[in-house]
Amino acid sequence: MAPETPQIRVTSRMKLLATAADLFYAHGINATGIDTVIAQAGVAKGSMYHHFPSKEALIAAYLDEEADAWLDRVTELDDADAPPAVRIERLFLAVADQVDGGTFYGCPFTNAAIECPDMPDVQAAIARYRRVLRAHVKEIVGADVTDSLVSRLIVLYDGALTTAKLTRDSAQVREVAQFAREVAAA
Amino acid sequence: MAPETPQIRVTSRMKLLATAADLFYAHGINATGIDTVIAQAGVAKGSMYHHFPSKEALIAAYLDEEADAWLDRVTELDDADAPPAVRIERLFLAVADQVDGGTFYGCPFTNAAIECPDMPDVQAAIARYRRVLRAHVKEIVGADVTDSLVSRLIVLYDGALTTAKLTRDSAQVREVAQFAREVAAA
DNA sequence: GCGTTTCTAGACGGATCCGTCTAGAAAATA
DNA sequence: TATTTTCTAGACGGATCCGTCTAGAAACGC
Repeated sequence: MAPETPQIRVTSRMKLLATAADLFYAHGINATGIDTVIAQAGVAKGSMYHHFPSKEALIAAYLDEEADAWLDRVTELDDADAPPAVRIERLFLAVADQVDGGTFYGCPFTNAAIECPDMPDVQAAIARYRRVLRAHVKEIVGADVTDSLVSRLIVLYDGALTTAKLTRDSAQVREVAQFAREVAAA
Repeated sequence: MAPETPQIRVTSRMKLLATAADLFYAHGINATGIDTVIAQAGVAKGSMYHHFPSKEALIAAYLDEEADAWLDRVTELDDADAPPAVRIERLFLAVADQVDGGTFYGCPFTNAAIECPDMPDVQAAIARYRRVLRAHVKEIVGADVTDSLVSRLIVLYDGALTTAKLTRDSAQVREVAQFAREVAAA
């Protein structure tokens, strides 16, 4: 009946989401149990299942929030006045920076795609993110550019993420950024 | 004392590995329990733990076998007389074919890297495969070619696998194959 | 202060996980 | 055939998983 949820509930929900994000991303989704999430969040189990009907719902919400945070971050780092190739390069360099920061555990969305292949809500959240990612790249290179170039840049981005995950070597990621810059400039 | 293991043991071990490969790859490593593997393989649990001291050892052995099978397949598909760019393209097209065959569930090694981040033996098997992969690419483009090109092709390969996993659209994989061909030819 | 509503704390169930262990069958050797 | 060795069948333990449920505390309106 109230137009907005009471604040205490929002807090619980936010604590759950923030804790889930930390644990799911750093230790893996399947390796993180609901009991661990609620314990670290300091929230009752009943509340958890009040806000999220299942673990799958919590995962999907975590991914949606991760997608929002990602878009905010790359938008903040972006400089709309710079040439497209530079903007693309910067997108990749953000990954390298995260590797350097020691907080990179792979792309949350490809991780989830592999860890939760049988969760429709999770797959839907991944698909939503992929559309946002593609739209962002397309917006950088320009709406008049072929979809083929956008696809190639996304392939490079996925490859950069795999490189980052498997090597944790930011120098290699920066080489991919240079590669992407060349492709975007051509 | 015998120079070779009795055949019945080899059979059990092979059945375990073949079954593990099927289940781990199609349904995921964490989603597949040891009990399921031994039931489908028709092997006693004690035998399983005779051949493999732990699930981690079984996973690592599965990955090593997968790496051998992969190298055999791409070597068979390869034509050493063809130009490097064509050979590279064919490597990528093999992925597209597997997508078309409906038996592609992602790269077994990146899947394992995400599913088993805390298993040293598994990570070692992944690293072994990555070295073989890189050596194969380098052998195609020629030992005199820069490592930078090899790295770029591997990034493309990883990107193609992610595309294949998330879209299951072989047409997109074929576009990446074309992309890789151009990069290899330049 | 009182009654109503909402949330919390955590026990519990049923299932599954990995790995061990015992008991008995099968195979090998003589 | 008798003995020794090796493997199998599957029960079992302890831990963890997700989700439900009950009982009681806290917040709210009056």
